[in-house]
Amino acid sequence: MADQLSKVFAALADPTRRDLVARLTVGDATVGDLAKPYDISVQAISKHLKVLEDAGLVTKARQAQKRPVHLEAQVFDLMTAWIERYRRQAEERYSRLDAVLADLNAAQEGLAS
Amino acid sequence: MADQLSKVFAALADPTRRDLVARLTVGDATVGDLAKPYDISVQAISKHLKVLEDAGLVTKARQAQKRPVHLEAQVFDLMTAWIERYRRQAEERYSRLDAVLADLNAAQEGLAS
DNA sequence: GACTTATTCAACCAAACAGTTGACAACTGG
DNA sequence: CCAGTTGTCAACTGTTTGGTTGAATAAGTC
Repeated sequence: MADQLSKVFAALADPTRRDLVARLTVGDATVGDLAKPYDISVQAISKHLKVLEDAGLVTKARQAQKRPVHLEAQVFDLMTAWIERYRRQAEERYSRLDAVLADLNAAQEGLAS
Repeated sequence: MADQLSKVFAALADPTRRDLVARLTVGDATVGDLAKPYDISVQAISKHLKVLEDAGLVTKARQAQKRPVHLEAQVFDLMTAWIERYRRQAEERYSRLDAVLADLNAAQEGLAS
């Protein structure tokens, strides 16, 4: 079984699932309501929601026959943390590189003058 | 062909590819160097790098027979933008909900006292 | 109890994916 | 020019994925 971070990225790799997440930021919705705009079957949407659920992006409550779907936005933090960690590291490296280049330039300036 | 955002998420859904990205934040590296730590074939790593390249996360230069791989960290911004957009929207909704609940509580307090 | 609504389970299919091995291309250095 | 190094292309394989249809479950309504 894959780790959660992999599942979250994989879940959001599908445009339909990203769209579902986008719509859930507006408010909770039932499986049926969520399925309406698409011309694929309700079962397909149900599967998509299961993927989002397994990734921890979404939870379902029960309310009569309906299962209102709710967005769990905290999981976004997992991704943001991963992205920011490596972005920062990469940027740091570029700053160091900039510093080195600046030094080189300064040294050459010194030679030239 | 899928849109870039889908490709970026899909690319990072694989732990090996996330690991490659992590190592590239430290500095550029050749395909061979990148392949060494894993016990899968060089060809498999080459394929992974192609996926990262198609997603725009990585570029390859040519330098003799070697192809130093370089991380393009700006692409992270695409993801961050998507995530932040919907996170913000979700959080906004929760604040509104909090306000409503606070009002309800206040009203009940009023009744109780 | 029978019917309707809402959702999921199960079996199936085609396409994509992650890996393999083997051959080939491109470039270097003796 | 030949031998070695570095990387990719091609064909094949097993598994995962996104969709389908049809049947099953669960709850509410008449």
